[in-house]
Amino acid sequence: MTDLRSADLPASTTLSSTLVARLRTAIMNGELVPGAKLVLDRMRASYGVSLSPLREALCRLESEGLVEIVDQRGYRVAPVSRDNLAEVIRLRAELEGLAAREAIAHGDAAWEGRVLSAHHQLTRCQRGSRSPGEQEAWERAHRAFHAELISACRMPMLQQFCETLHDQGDRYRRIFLKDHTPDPHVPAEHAAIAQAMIERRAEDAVGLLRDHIERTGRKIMAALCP
Amino acid sequence: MTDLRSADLPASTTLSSTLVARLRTAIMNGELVPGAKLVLDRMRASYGVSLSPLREALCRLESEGLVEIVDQRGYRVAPVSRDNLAEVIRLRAELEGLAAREAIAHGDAAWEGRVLSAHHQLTRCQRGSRSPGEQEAWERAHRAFHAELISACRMPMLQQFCETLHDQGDRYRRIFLKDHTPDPHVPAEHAAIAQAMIERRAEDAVGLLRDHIERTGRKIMAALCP
DNA sequence: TTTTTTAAAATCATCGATTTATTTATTTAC
DNA sequence: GTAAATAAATAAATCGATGATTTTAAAAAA
Repeated sequence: MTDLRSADLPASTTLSSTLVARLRTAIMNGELVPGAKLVLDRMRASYGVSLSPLREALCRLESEGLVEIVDQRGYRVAPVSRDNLAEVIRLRAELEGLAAREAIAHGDAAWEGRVLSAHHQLTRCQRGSRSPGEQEAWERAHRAFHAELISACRMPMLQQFCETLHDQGDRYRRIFLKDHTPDPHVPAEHAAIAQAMIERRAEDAVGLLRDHIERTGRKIMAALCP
Repeated sequence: MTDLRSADLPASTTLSSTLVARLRTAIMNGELVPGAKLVLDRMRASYGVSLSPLREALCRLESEGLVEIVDQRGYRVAPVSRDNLAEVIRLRAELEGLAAREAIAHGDAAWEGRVLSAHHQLTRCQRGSRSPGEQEAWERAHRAFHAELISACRMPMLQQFCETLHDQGDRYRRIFLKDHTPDPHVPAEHAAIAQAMIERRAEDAVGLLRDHIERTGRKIMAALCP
């Protein structure tokens, strides 16, 4: 899956890939609201592209669970629901836990360094959304941090699953916690997780990670439900 | 994700979806060999379709992990490797185990009935590939059986993950165990798993399922490696 | 011989137009 | 008044052609 977020080479960028990035951002931020119908002709006009790259982009976003496609009946932004959020949280806790355990088992000193670095960069970002730019920088650093934690697990498919689940959860957070003040516990949780990972305290790390995922998940759930 | 394998309504079938089914079968059977380049123009000719549905089909197959896409550089059948097989087996064991546990917790009598029925139908299929048709019938029943075991887990994304992983593993089996005699232990394992699931013996069921997945996985690994 | 440059061929990406299917609106029968 | 049938409008699916990029093959330079 091509991913413009990972800061790899700008590379030869295809129109579809650019679109994937733009649409993903729009969906994750709730600008394209959950459940909204995505009429191809209208999008073609508003994004100034033809149908082919648009279809391709939407197809890729379907595999990330951000878009739903029904044959001959079109596209819509993936809807949100209590059940879906619950599953995302549950699966994230399980799969990131598994991945973290493997990363601790296989990670080397370079990995420790990357975790440390990613955590440091995260602490340098301001969470309280001053400017949208700063908020976006925090989101990027946050994503990178969580990805780095499991980057040494040697299970690329599992990493992919985790990334997908993380994105899904993030969408809920961005939509339903949009104007909440930043959770004050989060920075300490991140620090504790990073610390435990680097010190190879597997049980601690997995426990802390699970708690972090489940606690933040419950906050979103509380905002979503009633 | 549209799926022609589930025997739902023939429905209004789009060309892309038909192609997905055809290509998936071809890839899973090894007719399209792992790593092979999929040149659009050539495929367009041999399948008698235009580029649009072809691209779309390949895009969908990428999300199933059966095709690899690189921007501006084309499509290829997903390669196989020892590491990938190991990850597929490991993840299948973990995720199907989790799903089975949930299914046992949530399943009702109707689910028990479906499991029983799926298992019965599986026993009615001949494994020793007499005709390709009979072999294909067994494959279908086998897939349906494993899907039914976890159908009550109330976690659609997890079910999707499991289906993808099952397909991936099946491809290895079909390719590398093509001319092996059917594994004689498998029918008893299936029976034991179904029995334990229905009787709600969670630990037994998950253990048996894991063993089944890992044991058959090792057989494939042995054929793949040296 | 090996490497670099250049040119040609192959192949992918994108477009605009056409065909097909679905949805909505309208009519007709009961 | 409701329900089935039909017609019009909307939107998706597909096609064939055109424009970019990459790969290859060949030629030139080191």
